[in-house]
Amino acid sequence: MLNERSLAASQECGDCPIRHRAVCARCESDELLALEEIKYYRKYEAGSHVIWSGDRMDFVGSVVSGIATLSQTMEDGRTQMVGLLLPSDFVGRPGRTTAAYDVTATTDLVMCCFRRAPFEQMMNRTPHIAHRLLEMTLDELDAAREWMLVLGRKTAREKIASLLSIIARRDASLNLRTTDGPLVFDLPLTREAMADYLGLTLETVSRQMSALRRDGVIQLEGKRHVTIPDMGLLMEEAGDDTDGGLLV
Amino acid sequence: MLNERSLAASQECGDCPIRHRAVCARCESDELLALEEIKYYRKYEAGSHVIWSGDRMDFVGSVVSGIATLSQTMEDGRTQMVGLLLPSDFVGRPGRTTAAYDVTATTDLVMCCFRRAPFEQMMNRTPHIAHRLLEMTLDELDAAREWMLVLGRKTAREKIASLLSIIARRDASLNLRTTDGPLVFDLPLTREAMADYLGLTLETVSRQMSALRRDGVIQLEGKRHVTIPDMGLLMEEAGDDTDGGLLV
DNA sequence: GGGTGGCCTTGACCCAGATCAACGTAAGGA
DNA sequence: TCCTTACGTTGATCTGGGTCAAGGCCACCC
Repeated sequence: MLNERSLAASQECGDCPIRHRAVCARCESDELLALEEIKYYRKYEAGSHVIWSGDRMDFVGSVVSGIATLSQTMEDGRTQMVGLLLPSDFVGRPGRTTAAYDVTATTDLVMCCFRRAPFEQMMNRTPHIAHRLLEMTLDELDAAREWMLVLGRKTAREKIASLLSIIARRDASLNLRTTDGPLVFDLPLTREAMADYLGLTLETVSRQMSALRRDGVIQLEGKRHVTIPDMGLLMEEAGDDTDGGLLV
Repeated sequence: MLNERSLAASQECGDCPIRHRAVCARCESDELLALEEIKYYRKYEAGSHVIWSGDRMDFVGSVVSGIATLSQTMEDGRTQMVGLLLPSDFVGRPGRTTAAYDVTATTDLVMCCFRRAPFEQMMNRTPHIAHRLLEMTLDELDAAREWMLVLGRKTAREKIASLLSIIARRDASLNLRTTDGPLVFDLPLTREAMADYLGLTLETVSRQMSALRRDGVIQLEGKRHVTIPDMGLLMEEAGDDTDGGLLV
């Protein structure tokens, strides 16, 4: 968890950990100064809700550290996660006053927020921001479409393998590791959250995790600590091309 | 089908049928003139492929008339449609040289194409284009996420009802009809294409269409001509909030 | 210590939708 | 005219994953 000191220390854009990947990645130093005028940090505890679908939303922002989920719920309670927000990901939509999804912190979370109106004005004046936001949105659209294939056509086992490989790759890219050799990471999601992401029940998630462990595709220490001995094997289980490089 | 004459007639952006909704919607007349310099029309026959995933793609463009699908295929042949392209929708991604999806014309199709490099340069000079593209991409991202809920959590019957309601609403908005009173339209998709969109088999699609007809939710003349006597009822079958207005 | 609650696993059973198969209907085309 | 081919419907049967239920593990608190 970030303490007050490290929170204060990251107030300067210059040494912000997501400086090179977030919506501000292309900004010049004068543009960063302008952004610093309208930005503020905000912390959320693990399990708390950042915003509810339908609520008025008068800020947008970037995830600085921690993980959040984006999800939709039907009246009868069925829920589907539609996005996983990792550090540098953007939350909110310029021009929209109402949240379209539930945003929940699954770990302790720090967000770099901008009040919506000033941010929109700044976006109109600053092509570097608008351009980077377009690029990030196109990437998210690709990710959403890749996920549609997972949801629509993959088996439970393939779904689990797909999720694990995505988390493993994102983790590796965030920590600048390569994908050859064993990968080790902690699952940031409960079995229930995994089920919500995959369109499964938590029981099926649990069963398939056990099956992948039994078959040597993954190793588990406790419930969350995962080792992938052979990334190629995992990708095969996911039904993906094995040629996959380091997708960022 | 467009004949040569109507194709020629739509060469002028001024009276283009998608003028107010496409990527050029915000352009001033001088910007349109610049676009006309680099644009060209292209026709595809129903059933033909506009581009294959992985192919080099040196144009981007807008659907002028007709309908195309965006889909992904796994090695073993399972396919999932990830987008439905209607008139005014944009195809291709600036900055990307290789197609990420298969694009197929399901009806006769006319596209307004731009060579990629000049379009990208123009986008960098013309905030009106970049801004409109961002807006359209954000809309597509919302649509993709709404579809993730359909794929992950809805029953076969709800999936069919969801697809019908989306097509009915888009058709109504394109032809400027209201959603009260019965809606009538022609399905632009085969049962197999519907199955690919919904993550079902074509047999299940056929059975559920028959069931919805039996239960009076829809009326069918032939296999493609659909009448929705009560849009509210259809939305209820889709599992959506019934408050739904005219979503564009 | 023992209780409590969150998270996870495993088993038994069931059902929605997949699979396999047969048949219908309509539009070409020779 | 009949043959072929694409598209759609319907029936019979099978099965992957859902549902219901019991119990384990562990952290935390009284």
